[in-house]
Amino acid sequence: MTDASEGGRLTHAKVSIRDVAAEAGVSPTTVSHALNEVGTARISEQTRQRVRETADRLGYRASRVARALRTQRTQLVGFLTDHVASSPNAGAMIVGAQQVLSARDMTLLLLNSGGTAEEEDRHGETLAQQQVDGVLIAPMFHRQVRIPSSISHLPIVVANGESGEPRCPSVAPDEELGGYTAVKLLTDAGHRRIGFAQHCDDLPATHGRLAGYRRALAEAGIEFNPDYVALNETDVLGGYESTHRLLNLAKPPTAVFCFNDRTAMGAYRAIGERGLTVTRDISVVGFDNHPSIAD
Amino acid sequence: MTDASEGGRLTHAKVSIRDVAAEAGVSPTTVSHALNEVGTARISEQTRQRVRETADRLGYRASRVARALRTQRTQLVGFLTDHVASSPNAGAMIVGAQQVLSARDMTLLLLNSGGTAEEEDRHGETLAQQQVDGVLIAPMFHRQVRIPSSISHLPIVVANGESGEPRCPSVAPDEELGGYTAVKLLTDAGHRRIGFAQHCDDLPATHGRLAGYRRALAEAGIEFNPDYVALNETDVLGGYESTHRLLNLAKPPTAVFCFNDRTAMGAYRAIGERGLTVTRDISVVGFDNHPSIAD
DNA sequence: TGATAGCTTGCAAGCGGTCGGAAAAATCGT
DNA sequence: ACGATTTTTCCGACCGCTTGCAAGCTATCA
Repeated sequence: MTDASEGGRLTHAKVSIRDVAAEAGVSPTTVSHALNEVGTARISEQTRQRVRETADRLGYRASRVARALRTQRTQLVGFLTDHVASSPNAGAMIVGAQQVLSARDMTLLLLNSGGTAEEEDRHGETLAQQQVDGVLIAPMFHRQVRIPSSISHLPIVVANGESGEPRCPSVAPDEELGGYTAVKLLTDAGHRRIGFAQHCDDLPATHGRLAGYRRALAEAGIEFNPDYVALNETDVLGGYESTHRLLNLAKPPTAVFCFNDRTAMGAYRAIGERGLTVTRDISVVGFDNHPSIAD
Repeated sequence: MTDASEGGRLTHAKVSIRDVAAEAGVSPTTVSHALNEVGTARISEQTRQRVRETADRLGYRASRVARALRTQRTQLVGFLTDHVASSPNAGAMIVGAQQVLSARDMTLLLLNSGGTAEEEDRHGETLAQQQVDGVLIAPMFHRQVRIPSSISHLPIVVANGESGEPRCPSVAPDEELGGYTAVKLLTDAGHRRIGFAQHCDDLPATHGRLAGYRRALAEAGIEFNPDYVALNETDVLGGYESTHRLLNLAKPPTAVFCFNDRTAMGAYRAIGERGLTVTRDISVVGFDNHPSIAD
C-alpha cells in the first residue's frame, strides 16, 4: 500500500518501478527512460520532471539486481587478493580501486584467499556466479599470479604482479628502479658500505630490487659484496636478525637498505639494541616507504 | 550452441539452468530441486545423480543475480568503513569479516567513505540498491557512527564503534581496560613518570584510554599530572611532536604510553633524535600493539 | 477394479527492471 | 483538411532462477 497521498516522503517496504509508474500516471517503460536519461527515446521534459519528482517522493531506488539480470552487467568488480592486512600500500591499493570504481558507479567485491589455491578457485567460482563485470587480481607481494579458470572469460587486470597470459594487462611496480633509487640515495649521501636486508623468497620483487641495488653500487664504483646481502623473511623479526648479522661483520655497513617497512622496523630495533642511533650512527632506507620513515 | 555431445567439459559462453534441463531430459524445476537439495520435493536419487553429472559436465553455474531477484536474498553484505589503510587491525577486521561470510557462502562488498558524510550516504544508497542482506559498519577508530537512512531498514552490525540506535548490536573494544593494561605494564616495571601521547579528538577511544591510564596510575599510587598528557593527531608526526614535548619537561617521563602504533613510531624517532635509546633509556608502549613492538 | 495415498516431476507465475518495435499523439507541409 | 513526419509513450517479451500447486504414475487397500 503505497500511501503517497499523504504527501510526506514515507519509507515504504518496497517501492518498485511499477509503483512509481502508477503514481505518476505513466508506464514503467517511461519511468525507466526518464530516470536513466536514455537517448534513443526522449521523454518530454515535463513528464521527466514529474517522474523524477514522483520517484523521489516515493523514495524509489532501482534494484540493481533486476537491472543486472536484464542487462547482464552487475556493476560489480571482484578484488581478489591473498593477504589484505600486511603492507601499507595494500590498503592504498584497495582504497584506490574502490574510489575509481565508486566514481563509475561500480562496487568492489572483496575476496581474500589467504594464499591457498583452493580458496582462490572457490572465490573465482563465487565471482563467476555473482557475474562480476571484471576482476582485479592483486597479490600483496609482487609475484606471478594464477588465474582461476572460472573467471578466465571475463576482463581481468593484474596489479602488483604478473599474469602468464598476455590477454590481461598487468601493472606492477618497477622493482629494479625502486631498489636503484633507494640505494642511490645512500651512495649519494656518501655511504660506501651498504647492507641489504633482503627477502629470501624467489619473487620478481626480490630479483628486481637486488638488481637495482647492484646497479646503484656499480654506478658509485662500489664493488658488490655478497656478505652485505642478508636473506631473511620480510617480517620484523627477519629485519631484526638480518641487521644484527650485518652489524656483526668485521666491517659493518654504515647504511641498510631494507626490503620493506616491517623489515626496517626490525632494523631499527636491532640498531637500538646495539646502542646505535638511526640517522646519526647508521642510515636506514625502507622500500615501501611509510611516509614517516621517508624523510 | 551447447555442444556437449563431444563429451569433453567445454567452456560455453553461458549455460543456463534450461540448458542443463534439456541435456538431462528434465524440467528446469527438477534441476533446481536436484541441485539445491530442496527438502519439500524430493527427487529420486537416480535423477539427482544424472542432473548433477550433467550440470557438472556442462560447467553450469547458477546465476546468483537471477536467484537473488527471485528469492530477494543477494548473499551480499556491505562493509562500510571510513579508512581502510591505516591501522593494522583494520586489515584484520576486513579479513575476519570476509572469512566468516565466505564460510556462509556470502560475499563482502567493500565501501570506503573516506570519512565524509556525503560519501557515507552515497554508499548507503548503493548498498540499498544492491539489496545487500546486511551491513557491517566499521570505523577504523572507535567512535560513534551514523547510520545512513537508506539502509536503516536492514540488519546492521557496528564493529569498533557505537550506534545510537539500540536496534543494531555493536561490538567495540574495551578502551578503558586496554589503556589500563598498557599503563599497568609500565607501573609494574617501576616507572613513576609516565607520559601519554594522547589523541586530541573527542572519541570514545580517547576518553576510555585516558580513564584506563588514570586508573593504572591511581592504583600504583601515582598522582595524575596533566602535563604528562600530550594531545596531538595520531599520525607519526603527532607522536613525534608529543614525545618531544614530553621530553622537554623539567622531569621528563621515563616511559611513554602511545595512543597507537603510528604515534609510537613518531615517539621512537623523537627519542632517537635525543640520543636516547628505546628500552634502555626510556620505555614505549603502544596501543594497537603491532606484534613487533609488543615484546 | 476403483479409490486413496505417496512419490516424482512439471507448469506457470513471478522477482523488477530494460529494450525493440509499434501505436498514439502532436507537428508540419501543402 | 489530410497524409507525412516527428515526437512521446507504451506493450510485451525476456533476463535465469525459485516455488506453490497440480498432474502423472505407481503402490496400497477396500
